[in-house]
Amino acid sequence: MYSLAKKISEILTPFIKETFDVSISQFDFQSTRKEFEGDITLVTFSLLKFINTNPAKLSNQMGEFLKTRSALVSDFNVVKGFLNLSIKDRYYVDALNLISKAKYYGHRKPYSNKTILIEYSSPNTNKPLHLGHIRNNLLGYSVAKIIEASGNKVIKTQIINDRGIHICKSMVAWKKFGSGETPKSTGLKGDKLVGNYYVRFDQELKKEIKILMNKGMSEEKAKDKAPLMIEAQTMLMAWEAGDNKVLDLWGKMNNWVYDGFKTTYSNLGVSFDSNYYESKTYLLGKELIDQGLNQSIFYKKEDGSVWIDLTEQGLDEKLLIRSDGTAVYMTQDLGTAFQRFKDNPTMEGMVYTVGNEQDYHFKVLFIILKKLGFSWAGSLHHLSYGMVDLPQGKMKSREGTVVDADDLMNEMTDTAALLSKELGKLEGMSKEAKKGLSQIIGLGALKYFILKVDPKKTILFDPKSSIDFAGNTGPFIQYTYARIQSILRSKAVTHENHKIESLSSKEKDILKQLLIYPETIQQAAKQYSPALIANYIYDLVKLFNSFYQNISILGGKDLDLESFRISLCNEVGNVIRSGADLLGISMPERM
RNA sequence: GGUCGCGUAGCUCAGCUGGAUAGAGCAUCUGCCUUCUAAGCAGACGGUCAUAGGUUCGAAUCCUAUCGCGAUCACCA
Repeated sequence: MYSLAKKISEILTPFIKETFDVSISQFDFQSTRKEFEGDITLVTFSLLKFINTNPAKLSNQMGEFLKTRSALVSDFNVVKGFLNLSIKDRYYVDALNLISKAKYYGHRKPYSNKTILIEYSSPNTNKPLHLGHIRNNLLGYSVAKIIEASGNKVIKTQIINDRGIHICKSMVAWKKFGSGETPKSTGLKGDKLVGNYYVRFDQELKKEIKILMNKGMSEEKAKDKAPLMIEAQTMLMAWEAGDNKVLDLWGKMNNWVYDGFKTTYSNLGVSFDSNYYESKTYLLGKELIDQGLNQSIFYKKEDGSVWIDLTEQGLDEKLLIRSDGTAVYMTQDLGTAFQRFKDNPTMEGMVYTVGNEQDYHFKVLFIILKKLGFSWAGSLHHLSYGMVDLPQGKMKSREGTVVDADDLMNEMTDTAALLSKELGKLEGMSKEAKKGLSQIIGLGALKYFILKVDPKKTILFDPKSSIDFAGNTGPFIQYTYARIQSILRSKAVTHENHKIESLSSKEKDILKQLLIYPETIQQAAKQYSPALIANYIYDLVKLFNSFYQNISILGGKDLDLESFRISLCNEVGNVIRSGADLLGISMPERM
């Protein structure tokens, strides 16, 4: 549609110049509403600022010109300031011919060395991934794909939170209560095993606190004095001092967790090109802080702590180094950003996929990097997303309402299997094929459900009603795709130029939709929004279904028409698959 | 309290940089499987776009205020 608007603009510009002696190159176009005749509408109200006439008259003049002088426009009608143009069917047929020849229609080839790093997931290593991570992972992965498809190189990465008091808690609990359990000995996934000890630590700690409080200690003091807490803190200090025994245990337990994560990521279908570990970067930021101190960007308080004053920007003062000289979250993020640009010299921008509870943090981080004078500090983006709430409210680990990522994926797969069986879709399939299909459908449902929502909005997720398989859902799209493949299996696709001259309105609607696809990808990349792609595919699928069911697609007596329709079918399939690929959703050949 | 985000049909969500009578799905109801997949299609019902002002030829969309919900304002990450 965009290129069509551009073409018409090009034709109109000289006409306006000649007729009214005014230079205008920007015209307002929109697609014509169904209740009016026409394909594309030029809104002429905005031209009135430049041309002093009545809008209907102006529209008629332009319409007449376009009809007589352009090969594109077959007819026009005017409603007030709306000039509705009917485009010749030939234009759409030619468009399909071009689309059929494009290898990756809609995807822009890498046109520069522009590399963008995108960070997502970034888990802690003391507990398994949950529903919140799923949204993060799906978003990050999809946005990476979309940015890539819009012509850039992308590096997918994560920062793994592998150090700190939380890990030590799991380690202490494992040592004290575990009797040497391993993932192998228990049959548990590594991240689950370590997560269990983290929970165990908390339970045992509560008991100790209760005992201390019964002895008359205040709650606050009891928390500090509880032997388990002291033990965890001692372990953290030993870790920082490089104690070999502690480091060994830390390495061992972290590796269990990484194995567990690997499985989860692989089931979810996401991947990373590189990893950063907090344990390796948390000290890096200090150099930058020293630099900033020299440049008087930061200042030191009497107790030795380092701060930045952002009151000019309407923000607060922010701590960068604790009085004991240790690094905080911000310090580490400064260092990591610096490190990443050092590691990837061609990198021009970075996208952080992190929940919207950290909006403030990233605002501050970006301002500091700018103040430090890095050239790349202007191309940083916080891909902020809303929470995933349950019907009871927020997920809370203390109340055990956290939805585990692995469990959820299994549930989705099971539901898909059950439903497919009920519908008789699995008959005659091998066991492996059944399992594979259920996974594709279950995961497709989950991914689409999450990605179709605007990233910045809170999602309401009801595990009980699970996820629908009808309507605006992943499986509906997969189903349509599978049907298209079924048609194509029985008919060969021809790539010859189609010569037909007239189209049904539904065929034309589908073609219009296909023409918007490249534009949609650009938009989605600009807005970091897979939701745009998701809703686009849904619209296309709906159009196709309606066409499919109400018009006999194939078996027409006109051979050229038949081959045109097969070709249309094929391209719809290609675009659906391509769009789904940008969302990380697999498409089944049959279902 | 300050800052940021959200508020569209009973429910879940679309609605791009302002454009014509506000769009889907679910739920409820009515039709459609001897034609390549009915996880589908066609239709009915359902809205003071939170509220009040403003900007303009024209506002769900932009501005201001108010209300409601959420996040955030740590020597936590």
